[in-house]
Amino acid sequence: MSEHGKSTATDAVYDLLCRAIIEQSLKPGMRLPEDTVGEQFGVSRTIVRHALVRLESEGLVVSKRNRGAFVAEPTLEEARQIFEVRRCLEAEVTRLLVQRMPRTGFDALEAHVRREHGVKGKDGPVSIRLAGEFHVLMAELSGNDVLAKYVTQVVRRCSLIMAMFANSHSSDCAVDEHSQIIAAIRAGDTARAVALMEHHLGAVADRAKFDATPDTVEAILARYGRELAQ
Amino acid sequence: MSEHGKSTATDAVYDLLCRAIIEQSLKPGMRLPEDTVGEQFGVSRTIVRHALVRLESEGLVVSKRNRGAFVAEPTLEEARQIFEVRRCLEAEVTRLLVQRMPRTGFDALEAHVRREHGVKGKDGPVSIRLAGEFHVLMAELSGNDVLAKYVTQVVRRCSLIMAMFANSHSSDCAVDEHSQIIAAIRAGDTARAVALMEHHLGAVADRAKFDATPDTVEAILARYGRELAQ
DNA sequence: GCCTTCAGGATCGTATCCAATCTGCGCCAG
DNA sequence: CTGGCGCAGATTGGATACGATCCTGAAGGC
Repeated sequence: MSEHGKSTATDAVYDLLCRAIIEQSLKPGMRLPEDTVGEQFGVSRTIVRHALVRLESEGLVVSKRNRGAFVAEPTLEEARQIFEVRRCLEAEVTRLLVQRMPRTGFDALEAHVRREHGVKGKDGPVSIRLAGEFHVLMAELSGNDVLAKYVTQVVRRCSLIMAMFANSHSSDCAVDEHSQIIAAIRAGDTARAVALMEHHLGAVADRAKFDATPDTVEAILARYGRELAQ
Repeated sequence: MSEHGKSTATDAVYDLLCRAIIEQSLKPGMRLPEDTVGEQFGVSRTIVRHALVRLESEGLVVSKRNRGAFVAEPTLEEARQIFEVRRCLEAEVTRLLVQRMPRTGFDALEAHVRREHGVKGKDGPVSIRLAGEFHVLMAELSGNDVLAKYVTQVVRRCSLIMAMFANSHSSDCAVDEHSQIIAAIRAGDTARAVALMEHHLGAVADRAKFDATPDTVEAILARYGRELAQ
């Protein structure tokens, strides 16, 4: 690698793997051999290793000792926990935005909603990514970088969870709910804004869990079968 | 190296660096050259680098390109943000504990408070560590591992912040406030428990900021002077 | 005298190399 | 025919080697 000093190669590999996982190109449980990834991106295993360490620390991949790295397969319990944290964090974001939304904040949010509308009918990956980015954008507008970083991580893991459990991504984040949340924030109605956000996230979580209820034998075997297929 | 297969060497280095930073053996702004750390622990740069990546992703160190890694020096703004997130997360922990405190939870918490009392008058490092561990213990009792992990990270960064700004660590976490929080949780009084927790954290944060107000020239120079001394 | 510039050293970023470990398959005993 | 054992291949874990980049500091020109 090493063509332009823009950024380190590790970051590039990290970003690509991140996107690939979120967009479901890399499915949960899939193996990530270091040299395969490395030669695919034209970098050495060292780079891939570092990227995988970062991804693991964020919970997107798990690595078993001397076995290698795999795309994380959150259990339902983990999913529940992650959604619990997400609801907590995003409620805080909402509260903060009612207090102190930056000048151009509403414009940015509404522009994003329009983009979401634009790809509403289209395929899942872009839609799911945009839906996540809306929440990340909100977090960034809160002015709290730490909070935004955590929201980013949690949203990513939620995308992974949706990839595992939900089957109808097209309706993941109802864009209308996004608009309603914006409206409540603009109106300065904290209680309503937070309630809308929690309902919004609750709806997403319930949808995921609902689709997962088939925890019957065939569902489990199907998942293991998918892992078998590498 | 490589004598006991207990765990990976990376974890060991990570833990040691983590503790060293929290206990202020490694002071904010201090350089962490990979070679130095490596030969100090008897491991190669590879290991150190992985540990540093993890530490950086948790905000305990920052690394500048081709410059190396440094113990993080949170600004007051960052400190404010971190405390904001911490208040949010720990309020959620408190709420969860009122709902579902595990069987032996109160015993564990009270045992910890007793240990805190035991070292109350003693030196800072142990006291500050125990104070942090109390909050981590609460988070772990919440049964939400993701939440507990984030609380752990935030508490660590707060310890670092206290190390920078506060000068009287002995009274960081008033042990009595810990007891009061436990009592409120036991009584099932969510509102009071959350209020106590937020007040508790607010007090800690204010104390830190109050001590930091001398952002005059000499304070800044003192900090740089400390960095100069490596 | 001050600023610019360039050489030196130090440190990081990346690649390559060796050792340890796990997996998979075949072989043999029961 | 079944189940355990052992060897070979593959893959990771860790260490070392080399090139790139950046800071330091001193020498030279304005």
